Amino acid sequence: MDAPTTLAFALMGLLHQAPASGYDLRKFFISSPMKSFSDSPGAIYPALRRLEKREFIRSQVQDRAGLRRRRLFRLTAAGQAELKRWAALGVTRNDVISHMEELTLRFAFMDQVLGRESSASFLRSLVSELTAYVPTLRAYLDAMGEDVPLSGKFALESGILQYETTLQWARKSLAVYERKK
Amino acid sequence: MDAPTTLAFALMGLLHQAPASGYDLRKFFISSPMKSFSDSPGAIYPALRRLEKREFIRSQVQDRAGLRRRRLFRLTAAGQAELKRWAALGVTRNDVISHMEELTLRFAFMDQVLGRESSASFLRSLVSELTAYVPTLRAYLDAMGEDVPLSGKFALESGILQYETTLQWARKSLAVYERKK
DNA sequence: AGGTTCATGTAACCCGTTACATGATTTC
DNA sequence: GAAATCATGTAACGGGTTACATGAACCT
Repeated sequence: MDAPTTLAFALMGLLHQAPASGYDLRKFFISSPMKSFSDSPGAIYPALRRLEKREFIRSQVQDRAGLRRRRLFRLTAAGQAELKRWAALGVTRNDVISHMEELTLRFAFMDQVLGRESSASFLRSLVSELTAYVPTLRAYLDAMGEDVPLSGKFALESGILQYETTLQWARKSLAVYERKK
Repeated sequence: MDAPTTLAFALMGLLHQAPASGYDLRKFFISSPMKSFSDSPGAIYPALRRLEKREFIRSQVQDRAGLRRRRLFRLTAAGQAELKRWAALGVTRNDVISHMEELTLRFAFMDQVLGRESSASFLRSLVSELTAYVPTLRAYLDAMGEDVPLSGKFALESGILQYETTLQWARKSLAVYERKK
């Protein structure tokens, strides 16, 4: 049985905060900066059903007087455990290269799911991974020959700048966590 | 007939620069910062065959004396046209929200595929789209209540900072293009 | 009566991931 | 002769995208 998808974890993370219907969840995605995780019913409803089949969430139909009936989902204990397992995963090089969005999502829920100490240590891992990775990108950029077109170099530079921004952000945020302790 | 995938355009963009085998392309992905577009043969070889079926690329088997035989791919005229069509697409809000990586890829090839003036006008579009979008994110962050956990706010802030970095990068790069004119 | 929002789905299609498979050639 | 690299594939699986479909309730 392989792990749920990023979208599924996004759903579980939201259900961890409060029970909700598929429609609620979709509305939240659309109206929030989490739109990038899909706003389409063809993704959300099947994902919810899969999660229910695996008993990470449970649902009950609500017949509210005068209102439309809707199916309300809530996270189960098993779902919470799965969410914790996911949130506690380490920060790998591969995550940084190919799954930065998922890392950010994990972090977004971390305070609630695992507590602030975990968030701080997540940031420490991220800082150390980025500190190691960014120079290799810089080296690659510096090694690019004259034949590489300007837009190619600029494109790489934009990626590097984004990583450097993330690194600075992580250090600053970490400092906030450490001050609060 | 729908458009090729991002990976397919990455392959076409590389083939635009020089003919190459599947193995070459894969090696390049692995050894360059473009690793995020997939490094797996199970994605690359089928993608190449699909492109060939649509006649965007053409291949011939090379029997090199003493060396292993390999299949060399090159871009066709139709492929170049398709690459140009893709590169010339506008910058939409949705691109900025959900397909930033593809935008960067388009830009990376743009100097060669469409010329520097196109790169400059791409950057202008990007600047205008980001200038409009970033404040809505800021507003969302500012409107977040006390109940939202710290890591949630920080996560959003990291996204905003990345967009702001990209905006500054775009402005600076645009200035370089305009100085060169 | 008609349009909009609420609310939940289904089905076809495509493609990326993962894992496996094969054989030739170079290297030690 | 064994291991690593070159080089190209195939097959199962899962899930996201797009588009379509349905019906209730609310608003005007």
